[in-house]
Amino acid sequence: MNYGLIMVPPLRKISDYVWEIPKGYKPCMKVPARIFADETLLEKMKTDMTLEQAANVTCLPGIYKYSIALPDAHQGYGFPVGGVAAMDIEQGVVSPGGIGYDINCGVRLLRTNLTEKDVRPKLRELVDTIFKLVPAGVGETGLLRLSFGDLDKVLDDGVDWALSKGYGWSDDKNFIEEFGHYEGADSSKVSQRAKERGKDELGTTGSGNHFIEIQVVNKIFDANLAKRLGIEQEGQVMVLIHTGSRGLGHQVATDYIRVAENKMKQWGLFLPDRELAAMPLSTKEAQDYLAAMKAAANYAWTNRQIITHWVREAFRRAFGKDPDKLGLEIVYDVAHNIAKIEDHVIDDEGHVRRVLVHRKGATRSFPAGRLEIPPKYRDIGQPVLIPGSMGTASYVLIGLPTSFQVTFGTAPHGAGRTLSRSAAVRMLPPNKVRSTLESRGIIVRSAESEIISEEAPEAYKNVDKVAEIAELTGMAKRVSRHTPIGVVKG
DNA sequence: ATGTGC
Repeated sequence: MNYGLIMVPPLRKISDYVWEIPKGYKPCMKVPARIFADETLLEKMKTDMTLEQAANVTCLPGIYKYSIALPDAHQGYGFPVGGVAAMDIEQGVVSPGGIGYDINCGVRLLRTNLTEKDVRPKLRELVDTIFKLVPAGVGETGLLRLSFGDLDKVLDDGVDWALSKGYGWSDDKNFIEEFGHYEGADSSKVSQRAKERGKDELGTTGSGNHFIEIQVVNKIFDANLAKRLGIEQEGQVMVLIHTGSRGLGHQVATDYIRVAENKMKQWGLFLPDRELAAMPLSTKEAQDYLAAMKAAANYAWTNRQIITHWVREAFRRAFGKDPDKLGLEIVYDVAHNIAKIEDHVIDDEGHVRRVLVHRKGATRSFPAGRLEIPPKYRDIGQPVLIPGSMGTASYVLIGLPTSFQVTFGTAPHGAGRTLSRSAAVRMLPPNKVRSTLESRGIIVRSAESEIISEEAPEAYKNVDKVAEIAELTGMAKRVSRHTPIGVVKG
């Protein structure tokens, strides 16, 4: 979408990487908006509606402290992508636009015992096999055929369903946010239409920035932390899976945004942007949405679980060895489009409130000690996964205690676009993008050539800068940096 | 992001 006139809100500098839009900018603002960025990333945010949207979010009832735009923030539906907001669970609201259309879009990292030298000779075969076993592209269906009864189990139980059917290893769930099963999910709150869209899409990647990537560790920032995560050496091969809840989550979002739009007036909710459509948490509608959101989240974790199963199978075929012998374990799986109920300090006096944290294009980054973190990592903190785009680096970080003070325990989720999809298609011919990548030793398989242009490295911001700012502002500490050698896309 | 757009 092209906006003729972009309003740039007033900005107050708090520190080198922190800026504030004062609460006085709009009459409806209840708190300020905080922007975490360097001057370059901030300038980029001024070219679309990112800052205006971060300000608008503060008009939602029950919001505490400030709304947040992370270093990778860009314009989204209602909220910026890279947006965080915490609402009081009694006086506040839930806004589906603050979670996003792709509910529990997220990232899963697998480790291997293999090095780049082991994998190079088999890379083409490996990428082709993954492309065959995990279909990519809009509307693409997977290899599984589920009954509606099984689909309801996926929605209610998440990864537990997949494990009961033999898709994965019993220990896998210990390395997934919420252990792959969001408590309170209710399949009966998901529409039949959403179920029809989702029934045959488990085990597919989708399109856009979604991918399965074979990567090589190219820098280790903290050897002790890396070792604890199974990342032992430079040159080690990793697999990164980036996808979400496909058509099912999209339909859940669509359904409940409509519910909110239709009831806003009678709830007395008047907001500066209709895309902010919200439901008071005291209403049945809000509770139904949260139960459906959790079900869609379970679907997304199960999707990444089924994909993990097929990736392991692809490695088995390429290397003729059992995946457990190849060490294909899950490092961690994060949700970066989701809402969670958490306790947070909400003022300078140290008052703690139970809040609903909206994280849209934002990764939880809890520090050591929290019960939400798997036992194996509880003494070091939660792994944060920042996927790059096709051809650019990805990062593993670990949550820092200061993330609670600065961002409600949150870190960025990616690089964020710098060129619109249409601009990228105009400027970057797919064959040229592909040959540049191949000359750098990166094999790309894509369902559609236009995606190659849209997802070119040049279309994205600098992920190194995003990870660096996350560390400098106290959100999360860098552990390792990985670069791709094989990419499977939509 | 999305059986892709009022």
